[in-house]
Amino acid sequence: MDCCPPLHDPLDETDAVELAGVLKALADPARLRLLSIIGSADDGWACACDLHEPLGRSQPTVSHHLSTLVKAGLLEREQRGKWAWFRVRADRLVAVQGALSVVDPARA
Amino acid sequence: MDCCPPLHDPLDETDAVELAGVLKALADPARLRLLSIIGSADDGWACACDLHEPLGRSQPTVSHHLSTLVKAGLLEREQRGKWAWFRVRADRLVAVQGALSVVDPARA
DNA sequence: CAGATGAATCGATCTCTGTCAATATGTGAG
DNA sequence: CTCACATATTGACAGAGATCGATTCATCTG
Repeated sequence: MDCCPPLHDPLDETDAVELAGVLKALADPARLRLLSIIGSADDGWACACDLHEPLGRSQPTVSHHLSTLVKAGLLEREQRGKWAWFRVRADRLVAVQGALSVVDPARA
Repeated sequence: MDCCPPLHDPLDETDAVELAGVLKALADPARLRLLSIIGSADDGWACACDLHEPLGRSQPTVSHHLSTLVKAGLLEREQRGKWAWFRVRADRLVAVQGALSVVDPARA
């Protein structure tokens, strides 16, 4: 009861849900590898047709993960003819990094 | 088929699973708020007894989340008498931030 | 227009996870 | 030793999500 001083709560439930949403999109091995592969493409853009094979997942599964990443704002999608191309939204990843710093206020 | 140049894959499945594990621990509103509350304590340590109420979750639920965070290496636990105290592992959060930079190689 | 091909959607299944009520475990006080 | 209290564990349940096969949609080519 009186074991410790009161704490303040700088991250409210709404902000927490929003941040958790982006982190959920990141918290999957297939999606991390997609970001990794796309992010290491020469000009930053990667074609969906080159993503199924290195991931070892089916085409619908990869499509689903790509859609999840786009919805989370972590990927940008562009249609070129009959191929879909994707690019990593670096600014969004930086924002996530910053949000984690908020959780941890320079208390290294 | 020949629509685009081959890509290399710098993040293998094993590393991806490991990173995803830590991110999964972060990707929950209740746990983010726990980190936030604990991280903003004056001396960095917070007592479990002060965490149930501001979270609006039951005691077992909070205990479960704390255990998840400890298991992921994001929290440190210390027993003081009959109270459990927790501290944020800032180094681990910094490591996560760094891992996200790997995924996104300074392509801002 | 017809055929071929890349990608998204649908439907089904299986697993994982967040939550709580009830109970168990552990720790200090008397 | 016994009681009270703080925390952890268990069991149950609902909802979310990862995956794939089959299908549908879109776009290019001839």
